[in-house]
Amino acid sequence: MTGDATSEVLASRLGYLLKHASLRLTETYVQALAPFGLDGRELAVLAVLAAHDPLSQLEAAGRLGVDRTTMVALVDTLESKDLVVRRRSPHDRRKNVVELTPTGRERLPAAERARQEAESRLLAPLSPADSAALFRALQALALEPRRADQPPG
Amino acid sequence: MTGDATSEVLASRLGYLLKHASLRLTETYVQALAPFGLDGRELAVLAVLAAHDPLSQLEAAGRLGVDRTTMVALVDTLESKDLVVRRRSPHDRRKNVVELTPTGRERLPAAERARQEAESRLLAPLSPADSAALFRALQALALEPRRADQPPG
DNA sequence: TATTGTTATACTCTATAACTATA
DNA sequence: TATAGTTATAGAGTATAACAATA
Repeated sequence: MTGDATSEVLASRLGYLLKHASLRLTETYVQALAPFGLDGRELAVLAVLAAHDPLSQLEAAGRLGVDRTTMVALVDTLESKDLVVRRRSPHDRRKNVVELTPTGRERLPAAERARQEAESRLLAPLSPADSAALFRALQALALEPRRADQPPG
Repeated sequence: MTGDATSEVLASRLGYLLKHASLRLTETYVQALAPFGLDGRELAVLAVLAAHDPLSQLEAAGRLGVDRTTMVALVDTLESKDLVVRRRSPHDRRKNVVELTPTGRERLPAAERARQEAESRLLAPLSPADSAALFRALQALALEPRRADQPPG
């Protein structure tokens, strides 16, 4: 990102706004989570694992909406930081069960608080009503199942 | 993107929602703009050029929020599709003035309509109030100048 | 045969550094 | 010296294909 004189014709384009809002938030997460040695995606992985206790890599990937090959790299990173461990499932030895380490469990709550506070700072200029509407709208866009192609008309 | 059982702990994370809403929209653009031989970013470039008539590559890059090296590739692509032309500025021969070709000018309105309709379909499940709030909120997040680090307290 | 994890590989998007030409 | 455009290059992030172990 170089210039700052964003054109007015872009302010009404949903794609442009989503992309740049996303970039801005990623910056914010980097700053807020650096003290915890995490980025936003890694923290999301920890949160999902904490919430759904014993998850295989593939199950975690499904929850996170990432490919299983991406999940391998993600778990590699978190394991190298001693925040999660892989162990072979005794019930199905093809599966890796991924769990938080004590260190991971310890670090999670404070990192989540920092993330929450960073989001709140970023949303501070918005009215509470707009803030709530933003979440409702994004949930609809991001989480709703894809609709089939519209019939003409 | 593989699985679909998104975890509830992700539905309240602004970063996750923005990223995945952005991915969803990119998909939508691809479908809607394929008949015009464009993607969303390329259409945004055409729209900015049309709105601000004679722009140098660097000026256009500033408007679009992309690096000048990224702009080179973007203009290369559009020029190969005969949608824009570069010409050396007579006033400052270091600058490339980029303009729409007749073909580019012709194709722009229909492509913009298709984009607008695709966005409307995606936003259809939202109430008009939530839709308006979404744009207000995203404009605040994406376009507002960065604030300096907060003083403690 | 199908599934899980893994590796190798490639593709997209983007940025940094260095070069050319102009100012 | 500084600026505009370009090229080479490298780093994320992600996906596809192929393989090993297991079911």
